[in-house]
Amino acid sequence: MTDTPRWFQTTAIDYPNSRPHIGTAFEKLGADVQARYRRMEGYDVFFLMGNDENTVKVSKRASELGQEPQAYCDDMARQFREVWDALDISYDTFVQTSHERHKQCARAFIQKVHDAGYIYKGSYEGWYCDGCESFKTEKELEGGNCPIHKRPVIRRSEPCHFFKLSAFSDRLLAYYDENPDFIQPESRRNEIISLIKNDGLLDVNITRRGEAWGISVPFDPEFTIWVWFDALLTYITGIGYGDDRATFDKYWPADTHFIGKDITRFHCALWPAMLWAAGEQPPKKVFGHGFVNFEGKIGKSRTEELKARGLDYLLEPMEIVRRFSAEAFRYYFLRECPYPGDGDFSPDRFMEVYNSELANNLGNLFSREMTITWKSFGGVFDGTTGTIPESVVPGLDLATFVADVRGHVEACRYNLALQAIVQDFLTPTNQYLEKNAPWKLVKTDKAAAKRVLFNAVQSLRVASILLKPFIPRSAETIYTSFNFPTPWAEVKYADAAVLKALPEDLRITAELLDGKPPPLFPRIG
RNA sequence: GGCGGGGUAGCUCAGAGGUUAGAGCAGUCGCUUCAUAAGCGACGGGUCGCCGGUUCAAUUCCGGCCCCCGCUACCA
Repeated sequence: MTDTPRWFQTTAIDYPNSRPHIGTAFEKLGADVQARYRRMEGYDVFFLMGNDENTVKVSKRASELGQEPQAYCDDMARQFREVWDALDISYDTFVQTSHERHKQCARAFIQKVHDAGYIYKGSYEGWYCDGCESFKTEKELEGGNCPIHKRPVIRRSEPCHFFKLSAFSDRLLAYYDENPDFIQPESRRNEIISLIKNDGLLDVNITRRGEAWGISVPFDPEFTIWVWFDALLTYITGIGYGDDRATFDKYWPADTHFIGKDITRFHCALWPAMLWAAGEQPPKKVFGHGFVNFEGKIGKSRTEELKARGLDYLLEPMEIVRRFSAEAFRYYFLRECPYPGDGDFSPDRFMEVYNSELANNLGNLFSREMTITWKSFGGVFDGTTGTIPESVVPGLDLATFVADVRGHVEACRYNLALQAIVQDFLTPTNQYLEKNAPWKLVKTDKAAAKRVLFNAVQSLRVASILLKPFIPRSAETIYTSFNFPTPWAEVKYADAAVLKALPEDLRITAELLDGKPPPLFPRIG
């Protein structure tokens, strides 16, 4: 019996006090590509997402709207999932931290950390605003005043429970040292290391007092669990921590936590320490992706400007999907924004990338190959059973090329993976057609023309396999337009690395209208 | 302030001590018509942020300066 490798990954869980935007979507997309790729490669994948609901902001937002916090959270969760579904994000579970199961498991965890002696009672002193009824950080203050109520804050201390984060400094540094890939990309890793080395880690207050909304602390019910301590636990409560040890043991430790670069500290320092304190293993990798700006920056004036230009719909993911497609949305961000770094979204660029690469390059290549094949050969390559296709890209070693793309995908360099597929493979295929002109050749040497098309169709097969994690629907449409022997659900990257003979004559299996397929990516603009 | 990253063609970026500094996109001009007015080919003379230094030679090495960005503990 063979052991299927498993792959457990998560995205950050989102605050549901506003709808998801293109930035939050960017994170899910990058994670989704990885999940889809790993599934293709035979991993037993579990992909966890969720919403972070036990925060004061959420209960405030709910009361502003005259709703109960729970009803508000459930509705927002529905809205988030609607967006993720529209974008074809292939998550396996969606955790809401306000749900009882999560709360029970979180309590079990904090109790364990407490029993292990890593939580102690103390008092937190800070700047308190009476209006907000909450503490303010130094950074938030504006000349000693509360930024919301514009009046002085007061020094106040109140009892709380601390987590002994400081006890884990050396162990964390050792872990980073022994696991150089733990924090990706490297720039984030360097930041965290220098942070711990230079400033050290302080114990952290992990409770809040007198909040009605949140998870009560089992050993001191007057308190609730601070949102971050609670939120991070989603990653384990979602796979059975606390009530399903078998499932938990199957998937933990996580292979990758996909997060925004701004919250690496919580994931790279606090989170492993929490797990150690509870006797569990730390995650294997944390990937801090970049941000997406809108035409350089985003701001209120920008929103107004976009409205004036009639483009404000581009701020709403659902609208982009509705007007174009999920595939167009996915492709733009994955192609144009480097996942490890920051990217930019602009309407002009969106159309350029879409038209140039999806419509003109890939879509048109598909279209022209289908049409000539249909016109000249009735969609069937007679007598090609057992024929091994020839390479159409001069100087390209297919196995090496696929290995390069694979390397980019595994390192989350999605933009480079797509760049390679388009520039090093699809464009040369168009050049091959141009050079051999089967539409002319068919008049003089039909067999030769057939051979050229037969070879070129292999590029569609290879490209669709490589593109499967990125644009799953279009890739499937391309692949299943022919009778390639391996079922779509079973294709692997390795299948793209070789040109093999077919067990039967290659032919078009797609439904055509007037000998043409409907445009895969209709041009826009 | 400290630590880190960066300033290269209109845009996004790659690059390396040394013949004419590269790619994609956009733009211009041809060819073509199988195809989604798609495809293919040609055309880029850009002080490689500024000022010095090392060197036979620097955009690539060193120093200084200017500008941008990230982190600097509880905000996505």
